[in-house]
Amino acid sequence: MQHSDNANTVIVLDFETTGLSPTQGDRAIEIGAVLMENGEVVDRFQKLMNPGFRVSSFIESYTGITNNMLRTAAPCDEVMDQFTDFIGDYNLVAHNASFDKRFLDAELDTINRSYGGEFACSMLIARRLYQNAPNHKLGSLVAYKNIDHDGVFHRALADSEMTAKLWLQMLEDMQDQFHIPQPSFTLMQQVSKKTKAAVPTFLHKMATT
DNA sequence: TGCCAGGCCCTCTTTAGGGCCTT
Repeated sequence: MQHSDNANTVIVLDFETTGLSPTQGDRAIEIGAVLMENGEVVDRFQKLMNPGFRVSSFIESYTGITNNMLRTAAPCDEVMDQFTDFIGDYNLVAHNASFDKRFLDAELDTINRSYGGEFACSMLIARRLYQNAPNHKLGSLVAYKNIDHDGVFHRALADSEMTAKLWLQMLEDMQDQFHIPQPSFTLMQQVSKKTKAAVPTFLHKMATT
């Protein structure tokens, strides 16, 4: 199961953080993730974590995560150690994955742990698949594709659940619209790296070979 | 914590600039 190329087994994750850049001192304050197998969420992970300093009022209002909530949370190192066990070597999906990968790598560097999976970015794939969407923010794509949600945004587990549903929707559209029987994780990664103009030709080739 | 990133992608491009995404 580890290093699987099966797009049907992935960890979809989302971080809430103190800001935009770990190189500027920002830390994770919440991690949420779902383990998906064959289109079903079979496991979940959600924990707040204490970054060791107060978060800004902007972050408090943006996420709804307050300094009071973080005061009693376990430190980042402890939570990220548990999370590393959760993700194992599964492949990983996130919306704007470069952001979440930077924080995952930074947090794991501090505890000398690593992971064996690769990232795929739902935003880059959606930009190519849904070129008529008004924009490619997670919330906009959820509305655009009429994906069910509970109205919670900018919390780690809620966003990872929505990203997981978007991922499944993209797999489905890959099958229905582009006639690719069983899109692999690697194929999804390949799509995210093609230019928009090259995607239709690439998918046509994948469908007919 | 400190006072703001980084990578993708388009275009009136490549001797560059700016919008989109993530918190």
